[in-house]
Amino acid sequence: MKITIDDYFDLDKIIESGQTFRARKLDENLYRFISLDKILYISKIPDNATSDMVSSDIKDADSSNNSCRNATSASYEVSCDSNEWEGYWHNYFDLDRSYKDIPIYDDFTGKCYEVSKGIRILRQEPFEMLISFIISQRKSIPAIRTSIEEICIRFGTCKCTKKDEKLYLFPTPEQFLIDNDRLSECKLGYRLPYVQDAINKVNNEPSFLDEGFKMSDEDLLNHLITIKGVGVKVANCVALFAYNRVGLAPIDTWINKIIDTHYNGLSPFKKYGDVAGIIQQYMFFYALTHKDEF
DNA sequence: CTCCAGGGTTTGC
DNA sequence: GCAAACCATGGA
Repeated sequence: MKITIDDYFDLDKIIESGQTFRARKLDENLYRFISLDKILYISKIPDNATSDMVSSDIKDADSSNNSCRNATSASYEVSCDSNEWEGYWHNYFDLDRSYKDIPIYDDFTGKCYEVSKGIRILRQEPFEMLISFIISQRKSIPAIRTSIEEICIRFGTCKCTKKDEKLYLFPTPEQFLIDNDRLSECKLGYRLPYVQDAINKVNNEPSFLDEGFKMSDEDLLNHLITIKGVGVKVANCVALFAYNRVGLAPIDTWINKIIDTHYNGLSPFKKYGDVAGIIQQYMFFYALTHKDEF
């Protein structure tokens, strides 16, 4: 099925932005996302094959110097049907929010925006985000991916598709209880008891994560921090990437470096108001792709 | 071999 | 209360 997205949307940046660890670029212009029991294959349809209006758009682009109206509109081929796209993935990619209109408050933010625009704040599954960001502490992004993959292989449901021989879903809380000892094979290091505590908490209190959707930002953070191994930073990541609390900005090592080098050691995120989390993600991606500057 | 990683908890003053 | 030490191990 073909869909059209009329906002900044960049699959490469989304996958490399450090908020999702299981999405993959399978081939040039073929991307795979997994969430709950859903698997999405998506690829961009080249601009010169989109519609009848293309020729006039090209004329506009040629004559008007980089300010063509449809610059952000693009079409994509997706593997799901219309119901699943509208009912699930549209919201997953946060497509009701206009990222074209994010206010830019200072020069460095503008610089990050230019590099990072196209990133979306995905609405991912809370349990997967909780476990993933507990694992993330003091680990590199490739190492996080490895641990999560080890977990999925051991505990998750196997889905066989045509494109992939075997693909494992992220396990449900109950699935972790089957053959629970194998959690120690997942390269978690000292985080093993933390992950175990989170699994136990969600199993003993099945509504624990759902309750978060009804809470204020502050209550949600305090709720998540009751889990051992979840501190302020991990709680902020879960709140941002699972509960879409875009006013919250997780402060990690890279953001701290930015605060030191560009903001005199004073966090600028309060002035970014209800889009602080999006700005934060733009800054994080900027830092990842410009490590030599820090 | 060495160094560091999208931090958090525990310990020592 | 607050800074410092400690944590386990994959990647590069």
